[in-house]
Amino acid sequence: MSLTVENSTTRVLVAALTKAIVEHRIKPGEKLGEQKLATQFGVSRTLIRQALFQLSQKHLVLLEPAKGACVAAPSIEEARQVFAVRRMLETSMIHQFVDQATVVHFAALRSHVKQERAAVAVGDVASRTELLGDFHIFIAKLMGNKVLAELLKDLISRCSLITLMYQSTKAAEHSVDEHTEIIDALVSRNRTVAVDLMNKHLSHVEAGLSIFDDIDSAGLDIRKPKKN
Amino acid sequence: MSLTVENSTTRVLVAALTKAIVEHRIKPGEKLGEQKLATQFGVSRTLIRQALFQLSQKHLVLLEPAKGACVAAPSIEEARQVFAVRRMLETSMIHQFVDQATVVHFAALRSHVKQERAAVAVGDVASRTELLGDFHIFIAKLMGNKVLAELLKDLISRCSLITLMYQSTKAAEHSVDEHTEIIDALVSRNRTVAVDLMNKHLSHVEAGLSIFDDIDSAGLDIRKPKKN
DNA sequence: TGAGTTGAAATTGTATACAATAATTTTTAA
DNA sequence: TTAAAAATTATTGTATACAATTTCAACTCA
Repeated sequence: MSLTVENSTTRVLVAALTKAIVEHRIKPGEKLGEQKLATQFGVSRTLIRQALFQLSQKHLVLLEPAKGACVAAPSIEEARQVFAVRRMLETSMIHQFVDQATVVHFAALRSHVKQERAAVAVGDVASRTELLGDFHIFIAKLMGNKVLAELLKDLISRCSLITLMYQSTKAAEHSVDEHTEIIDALVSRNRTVAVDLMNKHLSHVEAGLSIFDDIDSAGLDIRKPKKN
Repeated sequence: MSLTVENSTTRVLVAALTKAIVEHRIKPGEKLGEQKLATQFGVSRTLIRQALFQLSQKHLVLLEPAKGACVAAPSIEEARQVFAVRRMLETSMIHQFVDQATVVHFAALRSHVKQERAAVAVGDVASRTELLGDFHIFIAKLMGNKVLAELLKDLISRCSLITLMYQSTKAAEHSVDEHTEIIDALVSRNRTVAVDLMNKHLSHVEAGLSIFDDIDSAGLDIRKPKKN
């Protein structure tokens, strides 16, 4: 089974590896030898190195000098810090968005949530995780702040590994419901409630991961994801 | 005049180029040919390419596919968005830090501000800009959130170009004073004042740049930095 | 047995060579 | 003289070759 690729740009490699990592086909902690990947993808090590570097910037792989790359195994502590930052950013974001949002925005957000619900129903874990994250990025974009949107994208992708590993379908469903509630609060221009809901929402997502606190501390957990 | 370097790792190249860009020895918009840099630094294009890619991640150079690299010319609009994000992050940060901070932290912060004042007095624009930024990163570190600290570092370095180009010594002095005021508010555990001061401080720094609003919109401004 | 050492194999780091693409200049025709 | 086209030059993209480092295993000696 060769993973040969039609358009051999680095971007394609990054996408392919991201997918493989995120779909858990390559496990956290696993070594990513350059030559091995190069032959698998049918490209030179040059491109693989570029891709691995980009993935390390996305915190999906750990790149140690003279040691090579391996799939990142983010600790719960790191996830907690990321969520702390997200709370800082996103509560402020909602706080401001309550005033800026228009009916067009509301429609777009509702349409997005509809997609989320469909993905959750189908049971496609990878795309549902993506869509659930996109909701937050979407709001940032609606606010017209590209820097914020990019940043949020990074933060969210950074924890996609953990989220994908440990988020149950039930938790995903809960997220969709909470997204809906947030939109409702926005529509009724209730700033206090909207901010509070976003805060709680992020806490819930984070709480769904904290279960594994003690076990996972080594940061190299190989267990299968929660049964969906 | 050769820019030969003793230890030819990518990190050194990034540092050297960052310094050159940030010190305005290479102007915004200027082309960065790979071969030219390679011979200048006495290394191969391979390393130069790596360095340029990393610099593009730091938003210090713009990397266009098949076109090459040039020094970034961040627009005021971009700077404004970065400052909006910083306000979101840093007001929350201070809000929380008021409770967590210890006397040890206060001492460390005061010591840092002392360094800032010295750098401003000496008139070293590059290192004063670095120190002024480090104040904010320092607080993030004191809070024990590495993710936040890293993020803030990126955001701050992202605008270092603009800051360096357009921040006057007077504005720098003002920043040092405001840092002091923020510490004072922290020491007296006055959360409202501390958050407000941080907010105002960021606004002041941003305002110092907005002067060039209309003129700079093209994003390829070649004017000399403000006289210091 | 087992800790330390040496040497071979594998892997990463760097340089160079070649291919593809963009920029520039020259040529040609209206 | 100008504009379009073609050829030339320069620059970026990719692959490969070589150097340096690490890893791992076999071996030595207490």
